[in-house]
Amino acid sequence: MTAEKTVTGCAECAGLQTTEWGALAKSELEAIDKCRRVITREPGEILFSQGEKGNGVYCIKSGLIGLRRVDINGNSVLIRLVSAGFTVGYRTFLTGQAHINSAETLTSSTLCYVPRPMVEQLLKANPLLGERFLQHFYNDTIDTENDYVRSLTMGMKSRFLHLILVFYERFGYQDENGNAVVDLPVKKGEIAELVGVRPESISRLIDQLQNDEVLRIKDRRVEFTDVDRVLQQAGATV
Amino acid sequence: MTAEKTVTGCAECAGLQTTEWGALAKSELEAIDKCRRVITREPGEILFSQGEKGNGVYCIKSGLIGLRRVDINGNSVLIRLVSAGFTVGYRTFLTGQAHINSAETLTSSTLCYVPRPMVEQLLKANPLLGERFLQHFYNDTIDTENDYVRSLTMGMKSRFLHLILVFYERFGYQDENGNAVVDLPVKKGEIAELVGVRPESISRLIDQLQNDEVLRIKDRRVEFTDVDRVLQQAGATV
DNA sequence: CACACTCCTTGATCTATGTCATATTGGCAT
DNA sequence: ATGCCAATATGACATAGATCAAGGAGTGTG
Repeated sequence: MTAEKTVTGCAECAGLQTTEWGALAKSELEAIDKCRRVITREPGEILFSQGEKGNGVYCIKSGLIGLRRVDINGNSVLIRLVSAGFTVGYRTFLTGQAHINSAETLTSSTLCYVPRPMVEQLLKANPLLGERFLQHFYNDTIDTENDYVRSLTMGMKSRFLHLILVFYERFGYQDENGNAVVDLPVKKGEIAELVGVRPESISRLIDQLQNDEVLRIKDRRVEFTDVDRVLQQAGATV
Repeated sequence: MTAEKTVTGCAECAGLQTTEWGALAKSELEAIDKCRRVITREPGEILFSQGEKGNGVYCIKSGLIGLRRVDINGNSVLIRLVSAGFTVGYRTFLTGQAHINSAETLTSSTLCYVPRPMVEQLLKANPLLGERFLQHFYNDTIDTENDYVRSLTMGMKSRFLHLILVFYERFGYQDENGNAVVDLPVKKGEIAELVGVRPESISRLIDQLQNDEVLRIKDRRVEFTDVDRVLQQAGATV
């Protein structure tokens, strides 16, 4: 007998409670298990595109997904990042409208795809699920509003540092010397997109932050020399 | 017998269909009629504040309401405008969270206030109402996302012209000479807040737009000399 | 090993917008 | 009318970021 790859059920998934599926009963999770597809994607692949009628929901097991909006002039902006333990594409279930953003993998990712009919059936059977979707939507909206306010009131430095802090919250750890560090999960160019500036500007900003000894950055490794300092500068207007 | 002021019922209100109440039955509207309070507010008055536990829903009969967010540094931004035929304060009913924005009257306004227990009762009795709230929330979110993208990709000129076009859609008309005009419903300083720039910058921008003969602006009266030109410049990146 | 490619950096310069200080204008109260 | 106040405008200057052009640096491929 050859070894068989064990497929973890939704009930055992580490991300279960942070996703909407946390609201479901064991039997409902098993129903998902039967029809979901586990898929892996390399950086740069598209999950769905702006304008498409929604299909199912993607649940991120590992990796990082970016939601992108392209405007009339072809300007493309990364609006939001979604990491493990969260779903993508759920918005089309709230009002039935088509996707307004595109979703793409930013790093190699493993996702579970839950087909639309399954989601619809669960939504009908269990009102708690709809509440969770709504709560997710609400949280996302607040995040966007916060980003919007930041984009209007704060300069590049604050917005950049805020983003770094978000990364630190999600992916940060202590290195061998006990320093707080985080490895940036995306390219500098993508960071520029998220901050809403040009890559050159991020490059120069990083220089400046190193000179001011706020951060130490080498390739994708960010080391916090003084977390309070970062927090303070991230909040400051300039 | 003295003349008595006629109070219009919700069923006869011009804004009924654009508000969430459009989903309700006649008897439900009459229930609202019995408990709602008609209130008038002068410019600058506060309907509710950031952090407050939500009370009821305000339904705008006439006037203009601004939703404002104040960040940690005291930077205050007008996030959104709400005009007649729309409700304000509904978000606290979706997830039970406190208000995240403040609402203030920007012009003299007449509103109907529907107390929280009434709204809750209706939500329980009629699922269509909840759907309408959700749809409203969805639309607002999309608007915010659009504003966010604009703030990242477009300059002050485009954002200003976009705002003017929004005003034109809602309040525009033809003057005696057949010109397309709109009277700005808010102060220039508030326009600056909405665009996310300083009042001085708006002042100078208006000068420039007049010189370039894109618009004619005198006090609060905006006259479109060439609508296509405005549309084009509003979309353009710079 | 050389080539091509993508990502990032650097330098020089340009432009949009912010800042600050000082008018101007148009109500509105005395 | 007079004076006061809020809103807006103007001028001079400072700064943040964009733009354009060039140059590494790392990585995969023939």
